Amino acid sequence: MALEHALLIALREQPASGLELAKRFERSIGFFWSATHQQIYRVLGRMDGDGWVGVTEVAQVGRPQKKVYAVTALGEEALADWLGRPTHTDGLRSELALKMRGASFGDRGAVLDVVRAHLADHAVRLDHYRQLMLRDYPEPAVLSGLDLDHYLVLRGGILTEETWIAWLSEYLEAHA
Amino acid sequence: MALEHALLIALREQPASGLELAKRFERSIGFFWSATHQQIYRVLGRMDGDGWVGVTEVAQVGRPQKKVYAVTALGEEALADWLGRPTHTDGLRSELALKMRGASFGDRGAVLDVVRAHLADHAVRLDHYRQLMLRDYPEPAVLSGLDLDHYLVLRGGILTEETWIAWLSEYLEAHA
DNA sequence: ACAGGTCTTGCAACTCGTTGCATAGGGTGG
DNA sequence: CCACCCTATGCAACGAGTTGCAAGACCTGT
Repeated sequence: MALEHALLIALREQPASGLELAKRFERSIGFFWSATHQQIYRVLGRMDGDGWVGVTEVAQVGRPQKKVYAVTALGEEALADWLGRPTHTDGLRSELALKMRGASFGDRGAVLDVVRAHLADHAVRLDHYRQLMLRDYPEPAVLSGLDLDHYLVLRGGILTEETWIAWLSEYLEAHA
Repeated sequence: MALEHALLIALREQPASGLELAKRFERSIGFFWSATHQQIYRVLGRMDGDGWVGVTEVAQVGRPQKKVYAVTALGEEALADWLGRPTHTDGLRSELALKMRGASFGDRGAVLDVVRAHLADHAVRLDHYRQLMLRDYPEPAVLSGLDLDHYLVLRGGILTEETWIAWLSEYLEAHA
């Protein structure tokens, strides 16, 4: 029940069409909340019906018309309300952890290969996040408001990736 | 599509009934793969239909009869096959990260309270995991096979909770 | 003019998981 | 004996999210 609020946040940062939102979700926001364009369209439709967002049809040169969504006063209220409500702490829900736990019941070498692939993937992500950090927030001490929050969430991404790398490395070493 | 394999792993460790599995999922396995008893019953039924598990009705004293499930040769094969298949790296999907990012659009104090609640929650979990560690794996160096894997996954839980605590503390300090 | 590409929006069908309720056996207390 | 609670299994309805496909607008190349 949070995609609607993810969209509200994205639209308050910058009004956008469904496809533009989908692209943005592949980048920054999608690092911790992914969504396909179909899901986004469906939820935008519902939010429009609920009066949380308003639509403006915008003509483009050399492209089909698009529908740009913007948050209404009602949507702002819904978002502010949601932000202050307590949330359940979410577990890990990791398929890889499952495989690591059950490795004894299959070919251990194959599982180690899967772990190595994830390790490489997390290294790539970490590198990506660090580049974003250097590019967008070279001086974190001066940040405030929206920028500070974006920086801190990116920090979380970096910490998370570092933890994955430490964990998977430990697993591989223990089974070396 | 992984609950079936989580159940296969749990049942290979120890055959059990649906409700017993649900209880086990609330404990160790459920730390990184949760499931309600209804979902477990449904999937067990499907796995039975697919011939991955076999059922034995077991009478109990002072309690209703239960159905104990055990993995068949076909199920063992399906599990071994799944273990070696590559997996997509899963993102965070964190509602809290969303709230941290969007805190500017609501009452920041309220969001900080939500963050503090999560911080306390993660501290409790970390403490719990550390106690399990002390109780079950006082000497990690001697472990191997299934025990080693269980230890390493628990290590992952500890590393994850420590990361959450570090991240949320950093967030709170930055907004102090 | 027409074929192919891509941008934009959207529908339909499916899987996964949750919530609420139902049923049935068995125990305990009034 | 009846009300109530616990164990154990299960159904039905719903919500969230994915996958596959389609349709219309607009461009480019032949």
